[in-house]
Amino acid sequence: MLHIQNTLSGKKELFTPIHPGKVKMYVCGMTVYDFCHIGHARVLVVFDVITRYLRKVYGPDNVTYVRNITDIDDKIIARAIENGEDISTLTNRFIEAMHEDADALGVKRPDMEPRATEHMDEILEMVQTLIDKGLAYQGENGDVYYQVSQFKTYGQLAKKNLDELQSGSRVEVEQSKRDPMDFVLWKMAKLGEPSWDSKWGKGRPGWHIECSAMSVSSLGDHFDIHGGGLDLKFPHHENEIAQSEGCTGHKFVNYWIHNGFVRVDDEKMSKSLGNFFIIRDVLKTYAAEVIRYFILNSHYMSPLNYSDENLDKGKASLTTLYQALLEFDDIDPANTVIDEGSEYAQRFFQAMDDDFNTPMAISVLFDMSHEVNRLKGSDAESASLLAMQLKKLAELLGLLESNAQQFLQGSTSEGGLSDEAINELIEQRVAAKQEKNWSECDRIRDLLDAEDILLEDTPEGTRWRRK
RNA sequence: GGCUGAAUGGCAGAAUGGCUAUGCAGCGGAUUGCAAAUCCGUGUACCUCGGUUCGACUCCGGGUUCAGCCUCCA
Repeated sequence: MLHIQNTLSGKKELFTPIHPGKVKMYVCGMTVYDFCHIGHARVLVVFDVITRYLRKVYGPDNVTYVRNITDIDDKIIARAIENGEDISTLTNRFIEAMHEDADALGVKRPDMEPRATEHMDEILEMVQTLIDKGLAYQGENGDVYYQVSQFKTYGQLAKKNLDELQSGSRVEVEQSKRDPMDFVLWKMAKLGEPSWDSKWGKGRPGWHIECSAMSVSSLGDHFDIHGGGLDLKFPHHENEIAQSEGCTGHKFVNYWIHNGFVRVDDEKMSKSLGNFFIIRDVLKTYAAEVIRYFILNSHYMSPLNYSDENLDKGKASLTTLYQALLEFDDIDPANTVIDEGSEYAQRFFQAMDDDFNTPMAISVLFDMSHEVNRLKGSDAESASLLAMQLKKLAELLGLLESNAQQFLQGSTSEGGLSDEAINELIEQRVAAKQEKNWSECDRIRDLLDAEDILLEDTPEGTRWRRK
């Protein structure tokens, strides 16, 4: 029985879909004006795993996963001007980059990927409804604002009341607002800015309304799960609730899931602090799967400290797992089904059922790998079967999907030895070995070691891998 | 200032009112021409002070420290 830590209630709750057997989930995606960093990678990977598991539990076709793209906002406009480039050229470029990064990380595409600019009608309709209901007003500057004080449960998600929020407010108060906490629904366009026609004047949507419009239009006005990074909890998600529930008059989302931050030196990784690492840069040094392992080796809510040391450890851990799979590369796990009754599968599911406890699920994978290694010597058939089970369970986390040999051998780095050169040296060493010329053997090993190539002599011959 | 959430062994990171997390690194052994890999074994924890309890790292309260939110951010 799946339990989810619900940010709305602050409690771990039994997950029950609104429509039995069907799950609808919306996750706030990227604002596309720059490359994705490791913080974005965490959202992508975490919700990819959540989706994989939901599909496992409810069936692949019974889960609808929507992840939006914000392709119009102040930062995008500013960046386009800065680059002297068209807005859509800019956003399309970074949408493509985001897809490349996500693909590299083994993140499956969501079922729907709505864009803000393609949902203007729904956005305008929502703004109008909010005005009609007395929840929104047009200020003197023309902008349309949501009147927060009119929504009595405002602050329910962030667990704050309006008084607390106002007393701590550091925001420069816009004169046209009736209350400092009111937020923009529709923003008047300045000269030269992209705009859409509306009865309030040419303008563009505020940041929060688009997500209300996109989620409601793709999943309906009441759905199961809404997710995103912790930094979106307030004000973004709080405002989404105010907008959506303000429009419909009923509950918007049952379960809110927020993933924790990635930190650098115990500080939040963020664009504003400038301490962020771009996914594609990290991929130059570490395999994508190492990043994925690093992310999943801690619970999605915990803070995650980014460092080379931690990525190195992830690489070492994955190496251990792949060593166990090394002899089974030629077996296709696609023909295998998870043995649901096995103790390992039970423990794995139990971990995942408990609010997607991926670190614990991973610990089961290690137990399995040890068992595989033990069986290798005594019962090759059982070893092979268990290895396939290991791959099948790991697949739910998007791990161990690579070819073991390829993972361990990695790829030739610039100026490094080619696979052919390595194999040639190994052959020379094998010849020396037959003559029991140990000093020559060691010379070749040391030579390769200097190139970060590690040799392993096994009864079946010499294997190698890159450090 | 208000609010939220953390504090676990050398490092990373889980669970749990009494019993081994797991991984990386370390140490001992098996194995090996030497290694590596693997297997077996092993040490080091639960921020602090009180309370509840037969028993608390685990529950409750105070304190300390850290992070985050209250402003754009996944």
